[in-house]
Amino acid sequence: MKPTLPKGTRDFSPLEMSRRNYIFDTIRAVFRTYGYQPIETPAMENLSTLTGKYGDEGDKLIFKVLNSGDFKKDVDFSLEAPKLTSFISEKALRYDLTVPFARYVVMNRNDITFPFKRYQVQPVWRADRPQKGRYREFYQFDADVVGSPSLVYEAEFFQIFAKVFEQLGAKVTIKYNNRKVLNGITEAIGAADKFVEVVTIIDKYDKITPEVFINELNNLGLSSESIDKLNQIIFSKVAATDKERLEVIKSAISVSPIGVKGIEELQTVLGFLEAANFDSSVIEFDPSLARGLSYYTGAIFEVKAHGVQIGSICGGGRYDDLTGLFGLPNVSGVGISFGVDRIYDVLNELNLFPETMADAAKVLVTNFGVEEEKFSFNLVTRLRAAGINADMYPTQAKLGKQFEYADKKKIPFVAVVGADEMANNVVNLKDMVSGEQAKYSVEELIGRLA
RNA sequence: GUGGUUUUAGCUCAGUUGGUUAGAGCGCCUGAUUGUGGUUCAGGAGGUCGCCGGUUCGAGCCCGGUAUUCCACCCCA
Repeated sequence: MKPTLPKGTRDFSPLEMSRRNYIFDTIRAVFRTYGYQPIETPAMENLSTLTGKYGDEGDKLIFKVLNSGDFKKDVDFSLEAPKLTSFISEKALRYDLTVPFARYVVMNRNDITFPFKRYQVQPVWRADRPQKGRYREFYQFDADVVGSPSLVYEAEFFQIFAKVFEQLGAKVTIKYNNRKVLNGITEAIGAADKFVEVVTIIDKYDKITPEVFINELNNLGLSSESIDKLNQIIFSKVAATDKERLEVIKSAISVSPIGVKGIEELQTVLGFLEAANFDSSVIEFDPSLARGLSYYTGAIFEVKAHGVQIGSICGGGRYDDLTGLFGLPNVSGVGISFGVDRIYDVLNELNLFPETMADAAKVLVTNFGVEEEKFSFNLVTRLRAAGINADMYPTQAKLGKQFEYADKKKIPFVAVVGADEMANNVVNLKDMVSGEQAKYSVEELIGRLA
């Protein structure tokens, strides 16, 4: 048979792993400097843990695991599919890292010191239809902090986003908004009862024409006064800076206490950033930003890459009561998620990966014959003992072949050891980039390569 | 989930109205060079044309199904 992969899944070659690890290592290092600690959770959760947390659309995208054994015993198969599911499946693959984390926090609440800052990097699965940058198995790299409503953490996440993409060399825009602001806007235009519908349309504003936009709002039954006001509030470009726009919107939605509170939260966060000399050119207040996840209650984040046609590469926000669903109320959390696979695609398309990766061997020792082979094996052992990443050509072969091997594997040095070198107790080291060669004793060689 | 699209050599892609033995570039292998990679030159290997079925004297090409890729919608990292 011809082997294939399930739709939307991929293998990773050594080169790809090396590049993926470069991304993982970069993010991990930044999270650590902000005091986050790692945890892991199982690939599978109880289905009941996941359902209902991601909205109706999200529930459909959860991969269910069929019960083991005689799953059809005592099951009424005339039921509709959604009902039937709960009888034949009690486990599911994790859909994101946030909900399992909330479950973890609730289960371990007595051992956790709050506020609890954790990072987590694991694959998640979604039964979505794949596209470019959209996979059915992909990695998320999350950091969340639970147990504190402090807006300092929101400010930290801006810094973390900026630091990570600065280190990766990618230009990005960090868009942000606040769920309370969206509430305020719908209240201010007298459409609070149609919050979800209005916000869904607002979120699409960039993709549709103004005519369609107005049309859709009309269909919801909004008056033209309301629509005018909405347009003014959100999209008039009267203010140049985020600071100014926040003020403009604040007065426009002043009738809504919750909306004003949302604005003030964002102003507080910007205040922290200003105090820390944060370069605000990478962030952009976007009052039309409305991430779908039903659990966000405060700040909302989204990161878009410049120069690549791909969805958002990071997301996040504050959720005031996620653990409440598992019986632990009044624990505020805020978190962000890096879409590692999309970041990979961005760096790849923009040629931003470093030329040489740190995990390749630094030197290849040649293999010429029975006696030379022993000498070479001794040499490669000593190099490794000295902490130098070294490899030895496995069989006797023409020198050209061995150089070619080093060339293809991007090994920067070749240590040539033949009869001449052995007789003089030296190693002929060739620099594969410059082409230069020089003879060294083994001690000198170790010093040269260390 | 809805609509569309892609699939031909290891990779990127040509392939005429349905007609003999399916091509190119790159890569790969061998040699020129028995201790020197990248460049050059000469030669060579490599294809159930995604898969299953149908129409036809004859299918890479037409039809049906299916898988897969990508795109739009939806949603999202």
